[in-house]
Amino acid sequence: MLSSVRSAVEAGELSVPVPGQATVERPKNRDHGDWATNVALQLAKPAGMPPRKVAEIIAARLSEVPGVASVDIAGPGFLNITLDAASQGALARTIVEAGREYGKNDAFAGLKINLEFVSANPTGPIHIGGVRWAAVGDSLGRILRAAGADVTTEYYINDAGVQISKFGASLLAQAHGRPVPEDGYVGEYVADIARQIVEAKPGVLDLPEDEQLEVFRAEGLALMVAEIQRSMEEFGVHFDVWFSEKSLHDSGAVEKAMDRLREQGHVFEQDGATWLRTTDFGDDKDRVLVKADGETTYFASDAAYYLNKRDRGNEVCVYMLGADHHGYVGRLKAIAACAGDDADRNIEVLIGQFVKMLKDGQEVRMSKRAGNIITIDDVVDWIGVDAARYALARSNTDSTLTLDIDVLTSTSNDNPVYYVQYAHSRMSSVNRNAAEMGVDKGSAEDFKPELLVHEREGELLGALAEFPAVVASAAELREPHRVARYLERLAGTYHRFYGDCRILPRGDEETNDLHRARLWLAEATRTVIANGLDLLGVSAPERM
RNA sequence: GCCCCCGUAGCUCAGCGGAUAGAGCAGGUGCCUUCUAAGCACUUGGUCGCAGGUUCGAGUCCUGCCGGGGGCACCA
Repeated sequence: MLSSVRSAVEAGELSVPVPGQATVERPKNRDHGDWATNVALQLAKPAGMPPRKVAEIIAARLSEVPGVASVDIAGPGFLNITLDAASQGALARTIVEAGREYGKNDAFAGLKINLEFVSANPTGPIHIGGVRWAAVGDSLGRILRAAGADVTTEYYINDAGVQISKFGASLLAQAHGRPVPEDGYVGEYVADIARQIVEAKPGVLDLPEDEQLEVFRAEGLALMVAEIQRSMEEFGVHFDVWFSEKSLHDSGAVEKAMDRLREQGHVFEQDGATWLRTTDFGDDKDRVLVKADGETTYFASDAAYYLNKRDRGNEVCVYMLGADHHGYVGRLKAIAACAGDDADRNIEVLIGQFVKMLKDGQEVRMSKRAGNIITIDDVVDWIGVDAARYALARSNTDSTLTLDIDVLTSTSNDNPVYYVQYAHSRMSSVNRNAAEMGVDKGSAEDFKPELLVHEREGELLGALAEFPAVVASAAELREPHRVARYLERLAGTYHRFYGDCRILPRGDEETNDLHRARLWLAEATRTVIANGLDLLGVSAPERM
């Protein structure tokens, strides 16, 4: 497209600098061709010519390009490009031959990215808010890998703070049947874990009180982490690294991190505490690293953790946090800047809004005390992993998401995941029937793409062509929901194709080239749907 | 008071400055003797919160206001 602009410029027909890039996109309306571009509109002003005049010049060049059937000028100066059937249809072969690779790109080739998400405190099961990040974060990891990045997914275990001690004390109280301490943890799971500890360590209640507390703290932590790991794996979410906050203290990494920040000149003492001057880099107030009582803060761990990630060679450190952590963005960015890093490139903080639950038309206010906490396991029990992941990953995390428990638990058919999976399983069924009938799509040499001239076939080919761009933009914008929305569009296009275009021969009908060409097209579609669902961590069933 | 996110159909949500604003669910009407009806076709439903501005062009960008959510610790 740009080369057409360039040749027009070189021929002296246009006097404008050739733009570095131009948008060519699939028009919403099929009447506007297979592809459309607005370059003429953008070049009109610099060229000092009416947009339609510019469009005419580019159109003349563009229509000479091989594979282009026609170029029409529409509206104020849009160029609507129509491809000939053969070059458009050839995409089916490209996709089938690429298989699992179709859709991948190398936009982030060689880039080492650390992706931290969920990281919920190991003092209770993962609740609905964490589930959203589990689905979106895991999917983002898959998408970034598809874009060529070297991704490490990571869960930060907050096992050093006072909340773990409180958790241990709560377990101990529970084991003795005593009332839970102030600000302690309550709920059935606390009793469960306390019971497990007593069973595993029969003599524990006979130990001195302080030793008992230590056992319940350590064992409770281990059991809770194991529980979270099990939930995550069952949810299809894999973390490459489970990183212990405590290890940063034990290894002296926290001390070292503060030394490094001090060398950079951003550490100061005031009122008996040690501070990091984060306000130098846009934070709204300076942050305490070491309190006046000598205790290091959680913020100090954050700094050490960030530097640890960078020391492991991560070029980009992505943090996926809930809306309640939005105040952290400034200070996390400031840590990077204080360490001499590029806060715009080396650290990225994605803030996701909450998930709101509805029951009987009323918002459910979750409270651990009331025991109405909704966990990841609950959601999976209700609708299964596929439907849960899909429902959580198909919308933008900038918006609060409302899930109706009554809908989730009763009818599950309203989840669009089934619409997408059904397209895949329908094609799988066609494949089974074809095999049974002895019908084969034939060799690549015998594939006749020029036969795919039906309107539905054209729409389907157009949709398939979009996939790589969708994956690339989802990776670049860190927005997995784009893949889900694309799959819904593709599945719809496939279902309409399926309704209007018979794929296999009927009855005694002889297998012809069109049957075979359609098998190529359908197999290409099945491939893209499978690849897309995989990016979301959702299965592509052969039967439903 | 300051900061971040959101406000689009009855509900849940898409819409990276482009053409007539879309999907699913819900409502209505048709379509299974031949590849899966978890599907397809048609249909009802909109002052894109309000008001200005930028632009050839604004749901999309800017400003203000209204409404909702979240955050502003020597807590973790």
